Amino acid sequence: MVSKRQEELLKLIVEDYIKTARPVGSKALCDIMKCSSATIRAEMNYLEEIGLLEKTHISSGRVPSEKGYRYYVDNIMKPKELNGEDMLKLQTILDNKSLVVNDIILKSMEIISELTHYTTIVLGKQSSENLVQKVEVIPIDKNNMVAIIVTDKGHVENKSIYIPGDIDSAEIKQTVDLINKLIVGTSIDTVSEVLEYQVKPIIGKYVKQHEVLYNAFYTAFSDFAAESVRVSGTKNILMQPEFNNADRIREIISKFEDKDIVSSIKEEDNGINIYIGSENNFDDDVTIIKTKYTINGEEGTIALVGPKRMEYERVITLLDYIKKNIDKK
Amino acid sequence: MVSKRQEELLKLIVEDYIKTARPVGSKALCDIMKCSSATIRAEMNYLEEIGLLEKTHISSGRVPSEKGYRYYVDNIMKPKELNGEDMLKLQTILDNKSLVVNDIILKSMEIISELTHYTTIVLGKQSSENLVQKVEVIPIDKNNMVAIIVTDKGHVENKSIYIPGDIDSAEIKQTVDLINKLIVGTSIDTVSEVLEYQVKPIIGKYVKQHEVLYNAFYTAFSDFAAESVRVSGTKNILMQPEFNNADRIREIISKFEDKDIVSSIKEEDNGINIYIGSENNFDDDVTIIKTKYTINGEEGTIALVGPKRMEYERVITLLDYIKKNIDKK
DNA sequence: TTTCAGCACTATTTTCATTTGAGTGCTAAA
DNA sequence: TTTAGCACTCAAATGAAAATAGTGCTGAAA
Repeated sequence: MVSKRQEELLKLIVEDYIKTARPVGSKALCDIMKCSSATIRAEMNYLEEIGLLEKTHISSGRVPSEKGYRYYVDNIMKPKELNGEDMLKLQTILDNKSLVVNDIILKSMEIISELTHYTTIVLGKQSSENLVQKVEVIPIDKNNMVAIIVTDKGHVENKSIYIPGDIDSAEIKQTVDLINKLIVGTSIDTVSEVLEYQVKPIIGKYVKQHEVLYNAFYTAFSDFAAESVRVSGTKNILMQPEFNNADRIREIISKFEDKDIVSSIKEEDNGINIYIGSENNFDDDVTIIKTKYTINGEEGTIALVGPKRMEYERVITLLDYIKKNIDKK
Repeated sequence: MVSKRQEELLKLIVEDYIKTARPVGSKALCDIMKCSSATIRAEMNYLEEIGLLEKTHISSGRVPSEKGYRYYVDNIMKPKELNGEDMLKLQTILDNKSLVVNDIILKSMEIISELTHYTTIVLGKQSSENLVQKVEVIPIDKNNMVAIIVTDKGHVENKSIYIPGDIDSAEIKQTVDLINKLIVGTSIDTVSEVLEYQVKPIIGKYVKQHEVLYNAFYTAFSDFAAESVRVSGTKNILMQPEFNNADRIREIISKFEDKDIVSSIKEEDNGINIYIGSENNFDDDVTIIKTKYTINGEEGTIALVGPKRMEYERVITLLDYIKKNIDKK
């Protein structure tokens, strides 16, 4: 069991360490705890025994362990009000009418990255909820055209098509009409099947250039499913003292530049979730706080990557604020 | 004046330093130069006097100075053939039919970044050569629609428009028709004027929602002019031994993350240009090799950022190869 | 005149020992 | 249960010494 006083002590140590990044010694807390350093040491000893604190070496001050942070996050920390300054900066982005939703998310996360000095990640993906609304082809010259696909949620994808030899515009029109007839109303991720089993056989018979046309539409539709990965403020997390050595920085940068690694931090859970150190699969020295968003048939994850001694209270408040604002839209 | 032998010596020193990143001592070159270290030292001394070599401290080996690299690049280095392996890797990207030109450039540069361990940058911009080919609006629901703009070069830009209150589809059609009539054939960078002085006055009179509509199109057109900035393989340049300290790495990363700084490495000259150390405005410790490309009415810059002891011969060959292949398309 | 062996010299890097400082654990008394 | 006091420990800073890798210069040989 953890007594009230021990909890208070843990809170002080965690918060002090978050601020200073230096192991916390017993003397430093005498004033606040209103007792001698020896007493504090005894309590620290206990907290270490049950795994909430650690020493960096035998005679050093204490540092929260992963379990310690976890305890802090689960039992001690209280949600805070968003501070006025942070709110103001975010609100100017969130209110900006001329930005697409997607850009609003991106910009907000950039701001958060600056405010907190952590790195932010936005993973976006067109969800299967998108239904094809309209397919269109616009001729450019005698060998080129642009295919445009619009979904019912207002997402647009386009693809240039190069047709060797002359384009037979009647055939193109025929194909597009067919696609419109068969595919409009289909969800984005079933399109490829419809395209292959219904469209392909028909145009295979009647359309000379069916090979090229089919491929163009096929890739245009698959681009819709593509995931977007945006990392911003990599430099910020590197300013943290825990990353004070060249090799460690290189490692972290490499991870941020690896699309597969970054994509894998996708969140499934709907709340705001915290993964401390080894709890995340990214890096044992960081904490990742993430949450899912769904808007306009597009779903994704926003995440903050910082040192384990993250300003948990503030960050959660910030992320929560953004999430609520996105969900409102 | 620089004698034949001195030039040979400079070449050896530059190339050795490029490979090892260690100051080159006189002994190391005896075998190749077929003379004693004392003789080499005398020559080195001369090369230092005329500013082509430097010492890192009084008793160290020699390192090429900026002027030394410049001399090497201008007078000594010979263009090389592309090596088979490099060519193969690039060719598979360049031949890939399913990629848009833009992606081909991006992918090629990613490959080059990996091959060379330098960082690559692609700056793209829609050029004013693009003429508006077609403007279209696709309705989504009663408050939303998507505006799509296509240029004669096949570039597409789209923008969601939210109209508070009910959309009067007749009015929208009227507006779009007007825009099509007045703007098709105009170049991208004169569009905003036409929009303001010709379109705005007319729709201001007849269209209820003219404010929102005008703004939507206005931003859609200005998005066309937006520059794209892509940096890839930041981690690669950080592996170079010259960036072996945390603060230096942070500085470099910060520069790569700063859009304004990166944009400013835009190239005007049509050839392949080399900016060594203080010759570039990016960072005194790096060399930037860049070249302009123009394709399909889109122009941009591709650039390689590496340490001053760059593998000049190889890099120039690689960049030249890419440039020729892009220009062919 | 050019080359070069030999030597004195020098700055960096590495190693090792010493000191300093911050903090701990334990104990015995309040 | 608390705490003053003390012995102890490790990391970090400081400093001295040795090892290393080079240089510049000189005077003799080619």
